Amino acid sequence: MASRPSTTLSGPLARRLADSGLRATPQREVVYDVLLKKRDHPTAEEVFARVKPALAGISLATVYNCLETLVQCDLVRAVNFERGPTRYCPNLRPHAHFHDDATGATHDIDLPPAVLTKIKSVLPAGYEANAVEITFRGKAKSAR
Amino acid sequence: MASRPSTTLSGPLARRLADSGLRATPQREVVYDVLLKKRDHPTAEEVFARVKPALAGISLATVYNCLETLVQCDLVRAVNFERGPTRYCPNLRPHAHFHDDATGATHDIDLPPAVLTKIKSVLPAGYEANAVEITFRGKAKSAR
DNA sequence: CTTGATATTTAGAACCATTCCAATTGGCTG
DNA sequence: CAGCCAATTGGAATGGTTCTAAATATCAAG
Repeated sequence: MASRPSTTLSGPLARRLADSGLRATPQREVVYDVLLKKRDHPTAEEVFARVKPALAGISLATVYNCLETLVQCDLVRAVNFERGPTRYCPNLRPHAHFHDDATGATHDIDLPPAVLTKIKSVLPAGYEANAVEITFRGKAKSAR
Repeated sequence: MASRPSTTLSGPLARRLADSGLRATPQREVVYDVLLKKRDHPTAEEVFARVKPALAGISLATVYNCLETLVQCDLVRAVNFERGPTRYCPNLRPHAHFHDDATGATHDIDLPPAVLTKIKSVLPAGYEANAVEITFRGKAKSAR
């Protein structure tokens, strides 16, 4: 009995948006695609630049809007490091971030459940955490 | 052979500053005192407000300068939460922060060495961390 | 396919925390 | 007490982000 989804609602993005009563727009699709394509934790400005070729007329405000929407839908995570510009990350598994002082790059570090458990064990009774954020700062020797 | 420390150089603050070739000034002393006195992770503006009674003419720029100086000397730590204003914390032991969504308050959570070790164990070879930051977000039931 | 109701996008102004600037003030050394 | 450099100051400038009001796009119903 659900009314037939209109033509534009299709991909996983559209579904998620619809679940929140939001619409799938070209801007949202392209912003999300850009994040999936190059997972280097871009800033809003960087996303803006990457989106432009596909959607010449898009505005920076819209990029901010789309990013916030994606974060709300739990499709993307916002990452902050010391008052620098917010960066965006489509990796939804539990992970920490490693900020390379030398290059400014941000790397994902997977967090095994056991470690996550141990970390949460430091909370005294009465503290109920909805989320943990773990950030390393240091130098990463080149991958080789 | 060290030249006699001049009269104003005395407390632990003055010593630390001198170690870095910096001077002990009334502004720095008062800013540091304020941080020690009420350890509720105040912002620069809040420190500014608390310092004024003792040093009526102090400027906000100076508060920022003093705070940065104290951070450089490792007497104080700067704490960031999701692009909010930087907060300052004189607790130098390894600890995480718990950000209470309901009240906006920030609480220190001690980190036992064992947990710290476990956390660092997630880093793949080649990643050398100089610092880790751990932040919880959630609700803290009132202390009692 | 049109219409109306509602979301979304847009450009630009506004905002806020912070940093920068150039000038003044202060403290220590000689 | 002279000179030098550090520190402070007020105000302007910056950078990232959010707000605003108007234009536009989307969807559901008819």
